[in-house]
Amino acid sequence: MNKIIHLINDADCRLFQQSLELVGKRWSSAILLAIANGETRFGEIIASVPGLSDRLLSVRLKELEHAGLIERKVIASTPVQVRYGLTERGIDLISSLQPLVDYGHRWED
Amino acid sequence: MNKIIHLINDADCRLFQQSLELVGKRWSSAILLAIANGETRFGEIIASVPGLSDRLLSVRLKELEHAGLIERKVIASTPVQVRYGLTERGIDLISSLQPLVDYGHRWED
DNA sequence: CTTGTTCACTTACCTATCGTAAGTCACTAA
DNA sequence: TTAGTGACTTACGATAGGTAAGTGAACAAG
Repeated sequence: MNKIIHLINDADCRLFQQSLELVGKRWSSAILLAIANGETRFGEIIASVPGLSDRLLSVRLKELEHAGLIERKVIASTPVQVRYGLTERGIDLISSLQPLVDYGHRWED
Repeated sequence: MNKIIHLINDADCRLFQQSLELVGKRWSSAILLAIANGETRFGEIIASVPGLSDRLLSVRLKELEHAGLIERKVIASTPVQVRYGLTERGIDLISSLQPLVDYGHRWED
């Protein structure tokens, strides 16, 4: 049998699970994707991710910021604006998700 | 700005979210990974995924089977054995997760 | 024939997370 | 003074997850 993914040790497994449980939490990657596509404001992100509530967006943005995937910038306008942007790490993560988009296309209903 | 992932329309977005919400559910991909690595029995999978409980494994195996990612085979031995294997679709999905493993390596603490 | 063991699950129960709806706060425009 | 905007926060019922114990079939040991 030839292995599909090579993870010989426990450390690799934990690493994999960590990556996945961050991005795998509901809405996390959809939010990253929205930001990557240029929807950088709170209201814009909500509008572009169908089904996402403001409460969960608020929670996820904090998690993603804490994980070092996004950056929060406050713009002193009236009303005050907040813009979110991907960090280098966030860009790398979402790039790593591209094959999953392709998978979705290959197997759509 | 050059886009990282190209999803122009809503259909693509929904497709992406579908793929991710399946694999993103807690333990789902760890289970797929364990099966891919040759841990094909109920007890083996539990042993190889630290933190996973038998209740959740049972629930997830049903979901994954229903989604067409794994197959269940009962072997009439004593005590009875059940072996799980990846379908073609399951293999494709887990292959699509490889870049995420690499990402984990690039950014480990 | 009774007790123990293995395997693959279920059931019961409690806690954590989620979703919906409403409220907050600072500021401005009418 | 009332209304509106943007970015949240709070309250609360519903759903998902974690822990522990139980089930049932088949055999083996004593």
